[in-house]
Amino acid sequence: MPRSAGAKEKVERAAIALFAARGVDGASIAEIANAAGVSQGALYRHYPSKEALAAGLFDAAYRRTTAGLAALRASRVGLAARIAAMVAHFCALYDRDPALFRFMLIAQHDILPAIAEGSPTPAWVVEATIADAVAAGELAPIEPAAAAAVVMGVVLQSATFHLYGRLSGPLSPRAPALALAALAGVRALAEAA
Amino acid sequence: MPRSAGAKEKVERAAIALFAARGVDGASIAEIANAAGVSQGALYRHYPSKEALAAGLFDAAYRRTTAGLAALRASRVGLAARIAAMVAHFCALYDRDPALFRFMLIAQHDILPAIAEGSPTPAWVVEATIADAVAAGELAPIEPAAAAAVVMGVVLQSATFHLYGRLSGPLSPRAPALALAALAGVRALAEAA
Amino acid sequence: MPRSAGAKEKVERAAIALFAARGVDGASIAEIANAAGVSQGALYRHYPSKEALAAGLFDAAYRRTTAGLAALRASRVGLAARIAAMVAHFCALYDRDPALFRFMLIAQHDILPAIAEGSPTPAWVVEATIADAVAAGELAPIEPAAAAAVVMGVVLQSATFHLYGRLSGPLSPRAPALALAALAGVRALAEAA
Amino acid sequence: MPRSAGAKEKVERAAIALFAARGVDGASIAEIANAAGVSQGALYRHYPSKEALAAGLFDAAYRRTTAGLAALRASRVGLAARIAAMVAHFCALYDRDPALFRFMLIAQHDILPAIAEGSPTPAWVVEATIADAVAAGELAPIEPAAAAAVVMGVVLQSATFHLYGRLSGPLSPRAPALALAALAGVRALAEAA
DNA sequence: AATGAATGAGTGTTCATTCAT
DNA sequence: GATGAATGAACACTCATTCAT
Repeated sequence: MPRSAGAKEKVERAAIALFAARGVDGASIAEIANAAGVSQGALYRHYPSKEALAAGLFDAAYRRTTAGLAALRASRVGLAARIAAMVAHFCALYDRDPALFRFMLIAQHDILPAIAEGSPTPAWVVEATIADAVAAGELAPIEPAAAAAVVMGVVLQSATFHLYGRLSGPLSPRAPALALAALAGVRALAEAA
Repeated sequence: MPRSAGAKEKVERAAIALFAARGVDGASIAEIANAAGVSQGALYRHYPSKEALAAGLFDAAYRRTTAGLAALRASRVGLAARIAAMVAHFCALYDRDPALFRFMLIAQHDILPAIAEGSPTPAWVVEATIADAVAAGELAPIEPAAAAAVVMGVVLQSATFHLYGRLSGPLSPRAPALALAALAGVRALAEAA
Repeated sequence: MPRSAGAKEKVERAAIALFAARGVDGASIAEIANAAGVSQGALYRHYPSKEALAAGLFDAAYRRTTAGLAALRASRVGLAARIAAMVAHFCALYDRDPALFRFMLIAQHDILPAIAEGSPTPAWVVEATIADAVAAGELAPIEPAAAAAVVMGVVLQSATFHLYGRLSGPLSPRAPALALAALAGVRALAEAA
Repeated sequence: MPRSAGAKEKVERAAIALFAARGVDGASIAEIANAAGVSQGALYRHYPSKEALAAGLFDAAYRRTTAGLAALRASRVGLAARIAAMVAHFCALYDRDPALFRFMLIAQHDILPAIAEGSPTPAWVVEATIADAVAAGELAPIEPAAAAAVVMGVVLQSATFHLYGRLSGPLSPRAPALALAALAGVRALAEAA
């Protein structure tokens, strides 16, 4: 790996930025190669197709997020602490790389169906965390997916509002309040059932 | 090759279905015309471009939703009743036409930036409803957009989970519980601030 | 012929103006119908096709010009008088309807090949006028077409320069001088042979 | 389906031939690519659009012609010698590549308006040559453009007649006589003023 | 290993023409 | 007789992908 050791990384950074800005279909290989400073042909040495590039980037970020959430589930005790940690995790991800976050929000509709159904996802970890709380008697019995939707909705919609300028400033300082909102929402949902 | 009349409506129905299924970029004019049982050229009598078709459909649905929410804001009294009505409204929209809902979730990222910034949106009505409650002393002072994100996140993420098979059955029966969750989330957020 | 008795004429005027401005290929039936204030379908009641419309307009103007020149050839005596009259005739045509003149200059390349080869043309009348002069001993023997090119070149290029703004003011006042130039050119050409 | 190289030159040759035969609007990209033995897409590596292709070809030939005439103006002394050289130059251009000449005659109406107004043109060089002669006292004072129209009309209309079969054989042998005709025309025009 | 010219299928769009009303 | 919606074949152009160098 002598010459452009960072070629692959530069391609990926450029691809995420362009996919986030224009969508996967809207960004062309020529633009990506140009932005990354490599030739179009060189791109195909690392990825067999544009679709594979997008899916690969998505999948990597998805797995990383899933793993991050799973680690929080393992290291924290109790529903409140876990939700607080997970919400803070999402906010930190957003603040660190809003383009990546936007790419994932945009691309999920295209790419999610192509990802293996059984593999764990961020949503799955949140569901499992809810199920843990029900099993531990912390939460009234509830359909885990319904409660997970509340948690993820609170944080993802806040991120979306931020992307569209309805909210400003970094998201992380809002994390504690969002976590309380998510927790309250989940409890209300469980009690209503 | 018979002459078909009333192309516009057939095109719109087909376009929404295909835009929802494949995205705006992913659906071709040929597919839309074919599904509508019309020639490709006929499409251009009613819309000057594919982009204008997508934007027109989006805008119409967006306005209709905005108007529906605004009517609920006007006819209901109190934050709880308004949120309950709005959440139920979203759920009913989803149940009535999931393809349209999916189209709007998908297309917002492409089309929203092209829509006039000042015009009211569903999110704006929800924000105004929050502001009403704060002004009436029903709710601790809070940034309206932050609270609106909680309300919309709860309902839109539930719809998204339904689209991806994590939730099943119609959404409307879930509306009362979702409304309570949203309300509890908003209150928790306001008190945390 | 009750209602829009002038429909055909309005179409023709609009067609000439648009053909002159954008070329035959560049002007669309929709534009012509619009400018004429009739429907597209109505256009086809008078002309079977756009090509036929253009060819018909060209042919009519071509015949009219040919007839005008032929009349001058018949009514004037002597090469000098005939050339003077013909040059003045061209200049008057240009001044009266520059759009028609431009249409003919532009469209000749498309349409001329489609016109019957044997039929008389403006150029043919000028050639015949040269041949008359040679036969009468007014002019040294010369290939009539070569001399006709000089006459027509002088006047048509002046019109072209006017169209492109290199010359200004009406062309008719320049006619006498142009006629002298054409005549001198023809004589020089004949003597050089 | 072999890979062909050096597409640019092959495309240009084919484009000139087809533009000359059918006009810029009448020649399709498919025809040009086919005649050049190249794919349609290959065309767009060298020219951003069909219009740019036509304009580029026209502009190159226009500049070349302008430069050729300017060189003759610089290297010859006296109006007679300069006009003789320029007329011969035009005739040689025609004989060498009648298709290019026809392309330029046809395309000028479409393309000339798009070319920078200030840049020198063949007509401008001829005008300057006339102005030189007036300044040197060789010619009675005259509007240079009017005299330039005579010179260019004589030669361009002869070429046009040749294209339509009214004249035959190479044009170059006719150059001396045409030059005398042009000169006589210019002098007559100047004296008439 | 990298380049970028070339490919060719596919895209959105136009437009002369037809025809039901 | 006039209208204008509908047709469908063409068009210019794009772009993911391949491959000779």
